[in-house]
Order: sequence, then structure tokens, then C-alpha cells
Amino acid sequence: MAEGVGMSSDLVSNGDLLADLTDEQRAAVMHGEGPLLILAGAGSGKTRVITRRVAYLLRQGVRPGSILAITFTNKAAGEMRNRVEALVPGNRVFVSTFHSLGARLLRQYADRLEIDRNFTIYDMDDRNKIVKEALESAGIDNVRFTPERIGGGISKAKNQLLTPRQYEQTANDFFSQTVSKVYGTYQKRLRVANAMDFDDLLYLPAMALKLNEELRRDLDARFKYVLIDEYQDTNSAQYEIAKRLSQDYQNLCVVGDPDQSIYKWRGSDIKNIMDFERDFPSARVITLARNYRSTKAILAAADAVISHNKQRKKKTLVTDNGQGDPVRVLTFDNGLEEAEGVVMRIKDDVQAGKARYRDHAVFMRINALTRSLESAFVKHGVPFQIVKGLAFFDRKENKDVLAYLRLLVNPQDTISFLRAVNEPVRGIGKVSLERLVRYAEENEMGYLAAAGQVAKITDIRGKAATGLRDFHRLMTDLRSHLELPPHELIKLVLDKSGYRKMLVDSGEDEDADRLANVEELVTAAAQFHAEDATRGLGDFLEQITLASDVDSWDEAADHVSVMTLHAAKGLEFPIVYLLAVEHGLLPHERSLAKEEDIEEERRLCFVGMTRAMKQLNLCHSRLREFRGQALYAVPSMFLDELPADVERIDRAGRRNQPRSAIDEWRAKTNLALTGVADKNVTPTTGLKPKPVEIKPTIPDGVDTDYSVGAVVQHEEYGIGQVTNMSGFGALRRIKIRFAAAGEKTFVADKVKLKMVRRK
DNA sequence: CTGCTCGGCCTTTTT
DNA sequence: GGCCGAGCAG
Repeated sequence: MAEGVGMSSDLVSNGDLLADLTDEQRAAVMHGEGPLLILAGAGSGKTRVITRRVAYLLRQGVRPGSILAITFTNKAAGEMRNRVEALVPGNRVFVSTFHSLGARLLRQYADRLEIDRNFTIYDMDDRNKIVKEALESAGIDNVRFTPERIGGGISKAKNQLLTPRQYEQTANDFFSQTVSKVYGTYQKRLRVANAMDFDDLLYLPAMALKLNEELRRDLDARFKYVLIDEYQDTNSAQYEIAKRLSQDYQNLCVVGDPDQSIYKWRGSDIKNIMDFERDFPSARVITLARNYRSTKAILAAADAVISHNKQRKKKTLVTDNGQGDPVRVLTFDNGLEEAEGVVMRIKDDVQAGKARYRDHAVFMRINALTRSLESAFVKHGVPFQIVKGLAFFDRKENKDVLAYLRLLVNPQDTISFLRAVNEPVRGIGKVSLERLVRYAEENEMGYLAAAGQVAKITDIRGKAATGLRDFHRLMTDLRSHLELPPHELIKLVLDKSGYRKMLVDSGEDEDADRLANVEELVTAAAQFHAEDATRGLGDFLEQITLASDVDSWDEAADHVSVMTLHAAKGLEFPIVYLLAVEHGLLPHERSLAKEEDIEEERRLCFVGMTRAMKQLNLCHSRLREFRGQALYAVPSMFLDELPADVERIDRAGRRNQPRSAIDEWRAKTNLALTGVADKNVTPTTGLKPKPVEIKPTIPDGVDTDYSVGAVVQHEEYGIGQVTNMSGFGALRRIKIRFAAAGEKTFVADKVKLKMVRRK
């Protein structure tokens, strides 16, 4: 659940905005004009304070249009918008992330900035492809540095507002010099494709505000009040935007907590918050130190850890909450037992009536660790949602269809052209495409336009030539329907491109799943259109690309939430499990070289710990499987920093457990695990625990016991019959044929159905 | 020239 | 476990 949801007072509708606030909170809400810095410790009710402040300003007569509120995720933006509207009905304030704001400004002021407003937003995959092309055209063999690393370098440069030329001046090591060699080419390639990467969405507006005084003045006057949440995680570009929007009207209110700065690696600069008073000498500073979220035990533990950071202003969180359960450190033998142990504990809790599934969250440092958990959840029939990296829109089939759509909106889009042109197969191979690209570049035209002139490209003949001509005709035809609502257009793409036919004809199970997924893409677009019919295909695509991981998180459903520590920022849960608190994972091994990086890892740990309201469990294993290898894992240094009164439970996974694979191994070899932690027992000699056989079955318990043939009732479409089921866990899809609406595919976990007749 | 398959390589965190 | 590139068959 989001921060503050637990406080009933947030449900005040149109009532007194101030009555239930502390003196400090009230001061922050009522602060009039001028810069304001709110240093808000974890759990101090900051979201609530910003929301109330916006509502307060509105009640004071400030026009909604002159308020700009910046949040860290689109989800947080939506929530704030709704809460403000509940407090001050009829007032829609502009709440957005920095990136969405940037995209909006770029499109709105496209003419003044001389850009094409139909630009495509490139995600990291797209970015890396462009980097790769740039590396190739610069003749740099990408053996030394991966496109990802180079792309990261370019990203950092842009976040620091360095132009290719400026960056060149600062490049004094081999890596930066390599980055410098492709940075300019990279930008050119983006512009040719009429594409923006994530960083451009900040870089270009920041530059425009810096260099175009007229535009700056306009926007400063338009957004007289600017509020920024999570200010400790702003980078230089975001800082520039904030500052330039707050020169003539210095009503800039920033909220943050230096102890929760966890994005230094992507350019965020803790100095922005530390130096706020220097940037705005008239700033008022309000500190919110009282914590309303956690028990004393949890706060003491979190405080003990974070106080080991040297680069830090000392501060202590206090709470009136009770002492609560002791913080637990759970030690497991291996990752499998850890996953099972955590899931079993959660299940026990729920079955004992102590908590609901939705009260639990499991955090981890890296996405890869979610996999073992997923199996355990499925095996024990515990409902869960992984707030994850590999999301719905990242699946191949959806990316393919989205490539068509992007190319429709922006015919210059090179990456999307290359993705869509031979999917389904049209007999256009690598060589023909290289020739087409060369032709397009020589004639300074888009790839799609070049495909339209394929007759002029003498070295493309036969199948490839026909395929390209067909593809160009297809896109021309589809483009004439661009004004259709997004879902209609997607259907048209699926039919006319042959993509649907390809999946239907294939007969592979996997392709049936894919078909269900692209059908669901249609549903998603239809929903998008239903929410606001004024938004078109371009808006749909933008929303998908700019959506953050937590945006897809369903906080209302009764399931355990699983996510990375980064995604957990800003959330709170009664019971929290932190997985794999081990040296090399938290702190991550890539951070071990520098003390300042370790401090960021410690802040990350702190963020995770302070999400917990009632109970906090820190888990680690003796053995960690990684890349198919089992390695001995050392407990994290952060565990040593905990206060003495934490409860340490060893071999926590043995409770309620069948004999584990490692127990069997131990019995067989007659060795005590702890005594042989050295090289003569390698994973290949049998140490690697055999995974307990886990079949991807449907979780039992929850209402997912539909089967093909069952008759169900849907609240919107009425009675229907289940015609197909596919996938499992969160990915489980159910296909239902309705009398009136025809066949629809749903996510089984999400769809609300009433069983009419079992099969 | 195209398209499929197999094997080697890498793996933090994200808008 | 997943992606890319090399190698091979049509």
C-alpha cells in the first residue's frame, strides 16, 4: 500500500486540512510563498504533507493550472492527483514525473524547439541498439565495452547536461574517450529516427529552459508553484528544470530524505538537496523527524544500520509507536529453503489469521532473485505479484506489435522499422536490409520511405524486393487509419500484417500464449481509450514506455508483493522480508570498490527496512545459487550492524519442511556444511542442491480453479464459457467465449469471475 | 540470400 | 536463464 494510506485521516474529504497534523506538518502545509525544503524522514508522512499542501494552496485560491507537482512514478502521480481532487473537488492539478513532464513539454513546444512532435520515445533496449549502430559506424569493435556500458556513459553525460563537445573536453580516460567517440553519432542517429531516449526527455527541456529565456519565463509564470517529491534523487538535468522554473516565482517546495538517496548510479546528486539552502538563501527548512509507520524495534534497527554511513547528516527518527516484535535475522541453508521458508511463514501467518497476503512484501536487491521465489509461491498456492522488470509489454510479441504502431506514428523510426519489417517473415534478410539502410542513408530518407522506392535500389531483387514493397504498401494503408482509436488500430495491424495469422497457424503452444498476449494488448488499449477518449495512439505508446515497474502493481489485490528494493521506495507494508542480505548482493559486489557506493547500498538497505510497519525479517542463506552455480554466501556486513536485541533464527527453513536436498547431500557425504566451506567442495561435485521438483501448477486455494469448459459469469460481459487456459502464476491467462462479446482473454489472477458451472 | 538452430557469453539497481 | 552471433541447410 502506498505511504499514508493506512491513516484514516487521509480520507478527510473537503474537511479540515490541518486538524490532524503535527506542528511541523502544519507549518509545511501552510507555508506561503518562497522556497521550502522539507526534510522528511522515512515514514514521516511526507506524501500526505505534499498532498495537503497542494490542496491548501488551492483553497487559498491558487489556480490549479499554476501548480506543478513532480513525483517519482506515474502511479504516485495518479494517486496524488486523485487525493487532491478528493480534498478539493473539481480541481485537477498537473501531477507528473519529470520524464512525463519532459515529453509533454517537448510535444507542446515542438514548433518553438524545432522538433517533430510525433517523436518516438526509445527505451533502454532501443537505446542500446542505436549505440551498437553508432559503435559500428565509428568502426569501434564493441568487444572492449558493451553497448550497455557505452549507453550508460552517454546517459550520464546527458544527465549532467554535457553536450558531445563538452563531454569530449572532460573525457580523460579510455572509457570516456570511447563514449565521446560515439556520443555525437548516437545523438544524430536518434534525431534521424525522430526519437528521444529517456535522458532526452530531461536534457532537451533543461537545455531549452537554460538557453531560451522567453520560453523559460513563460513556463516559470505558468507554473508558479512547483512541488517536487523525492528530491534527493534528482539529477543535474532535473535540478536545472526545477531551478529554471522557479526564478521569477520562487515557490519551489522540495521534499526528500538524504538517507533514501538510492539513484546515484544513474546520475542523481545528493548535493541537490544538501545545497538547497545555498541555492535558495531565503528557503525555509522544515524537518519531519517523527515516524508514524514503524515500531520502535524496526526504527532502532534501521537507525543502527544507517548510522554507519559517514557521509551523512546525523539524524534520529523517533516514534510513539510501540516496541513491537523484535527484528528477525533468518538464516537458511540455501536459496531454495529461503524461498520456501519465507513463503511458508507468510502462509502460516495468513492461515493463523494474523494477517492477509497483501500485508506482506518481499524485497530483493536484484531482479534475478525473484525467480526462485516465484516457484515457491506457485508451489504453495500463495497469491503473489512480482512488480518486475520483464513486464507484459516487454514480451517479444507485444514489442513486435508495438513496433508497427510506433512506425505508424513516426515513419522515421529506424529501430521499429527494423523490428517490424520481417515479422512475420517476408523474405527480407540481413543483407537486403543492409542495402536498404545504405540507400536510405545516402539519400537522407527514412527506412520506410526507402522501402517505398525499392525499385530504385538495384541490388535488392526477388523475394526481398517484393517483401519490402508489400511492407511499404501495408504501412501506407495502415497510416490512412491513424485516426482510429488505439485498440481498433492494433486489431487492424494484427489482421493486415499477417501477425495474427502467423500465430494462429503455428500450432505451437507458445504461439497460442503469444496470441493471447497480443489480444490482451488490444484490451489494454481499449481500456486506455475508455478512460479518456481524447488520447490517441501516440499517448498510448508514450504511457507504455514511460510506465515504471510499480505502475503495474496492483495494490488493492490480496497478494504478496515481490519487488526490488529500488521499486519499494515510497511504499509501506505491515510485514516485510528482505531476501539475500548477503555480501556481494547487498551490498552488491559492483559497489564494493568504493566506500561511497557501499554507503548507497546501505541506504538501499535502510529504505527496505523502513518500509516495514510491524514486522521486519532479514534473510540470508549459506549457499546461494547463481548462474547455475552454487556458491558459499557470506552474511552482509549490514547484518553485523544491527543492534544486539535482534532475534537470530538459524536454519529457519527447516521448520515445516520436507527434508531438503542439501540435508540429503549432507547425510550422504557425512559432512557438516560449515566445516567444508572451501574450494575442495565445488558445486560440480554435488554440492549444488538439486531443486525440489516444482511443477508449474495452478495455485490452489484462490479462485483460479477454472478449467476449459467451465461456465462463468463476468460482471461486464455476462455469461461465458472458458475455451482456453495458458501460462501460470501471474502470467496465467484465461480465454472465455461470451454470447454477445465473443472471445476475450484475461489475466486469470486479476479477472473477477463467478463460477456458474464447473466442468 | 534467407532463416533456423545451436552454442557461447553475460548478468545491479531504472525513468 | 536469456540473447546474440556463427554456421548450416534450403
